[in-house]
Amino acid sequence: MERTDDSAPVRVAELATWQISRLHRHAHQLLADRLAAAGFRGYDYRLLAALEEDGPASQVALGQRAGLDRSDVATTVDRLAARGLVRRSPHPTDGRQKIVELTPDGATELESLTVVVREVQDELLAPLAPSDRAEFLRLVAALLA
Amino acid sequence: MERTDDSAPVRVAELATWQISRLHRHAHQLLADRLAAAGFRGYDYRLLAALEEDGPASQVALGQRAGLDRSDVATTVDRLAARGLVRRSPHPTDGRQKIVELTPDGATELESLTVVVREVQDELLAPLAPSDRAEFLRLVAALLA
DNA sequence: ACAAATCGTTGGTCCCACCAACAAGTGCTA
DNA sequence: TAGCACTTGTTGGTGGGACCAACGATTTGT
Repeated sequence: MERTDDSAPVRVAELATWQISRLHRHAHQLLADRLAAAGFRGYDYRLLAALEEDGPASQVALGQRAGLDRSDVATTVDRLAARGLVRRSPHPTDGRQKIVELTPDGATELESLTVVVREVQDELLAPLAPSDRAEFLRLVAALLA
Repeated sequence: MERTDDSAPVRVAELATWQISRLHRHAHQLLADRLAAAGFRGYDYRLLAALEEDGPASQVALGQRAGLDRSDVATTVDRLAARGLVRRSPHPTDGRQKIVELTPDGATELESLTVVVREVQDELLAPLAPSDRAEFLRLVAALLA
């Protein structure tokens, strides 16, 4: 299962940006592979999770919560609706908005995806002792502050 | 300078994969913006650095060192050659290979880019105390092991 | 009543990371 | 030595994630 080389010039290999990039590719591949096996991509999970968390919402609001551009919300909702995991209905008073909500099937699918996603976290963090995991997440959070 | 929302459902926000993804976007943006200001993208720096480090090489070998697909090497060398930062010459005995080498201009540009890239590292890691920086890089390396 | 803002949609862009196919050239081997 | 297998560079394509611009329809503010 040899993936990409991950080799780099010393000048590059030393860089924090490079190491972070490698880590991201690693993590992303773990996650994306598992999601893809279920026929999903990253946007799908984020959108489903946002829906479950805050309930029905307009697409703009949904994008806000899920961190997606509204154009990406549109196409993502399209795909999820085609699979019956989400339903789009007109807003009762505002003709511009369309309210998106999770269907029972969608909720079920989200739960099973969540299991998969949790497994990926464990797999990813497996090399670290529990205390190191917490430390790692603390440092990442600090870098993002 | 408010960039993307970076908001996410709790289910997603908790995930190590998500935090890593955010960190990557943050780091990538810092770096890509500075490189773009000089008219470069990530591939360019990696390729120039690989060239400087190991000297002239065929494009396949170059791709190996820089971690680029050979098709991406081809187009990247095209761009760099058009700017006179790199030179492509035929291999003396093997008619298939083209040997790529850094021009003096390319070496100069690489040095100035390296300064920029170093600054980005400092900016990125600024929120961390020196000991935390080392710890962070150690943990990242452990995750990639 | 009209201008301004909002919503969803379509159709782009960009970068990074890949893959497939092809012509030209080389090397092996039968 | 003739042929086949392989390598090299190139072209062109795919895909995901993250964006942006513009448009019609609708609503809101004045």
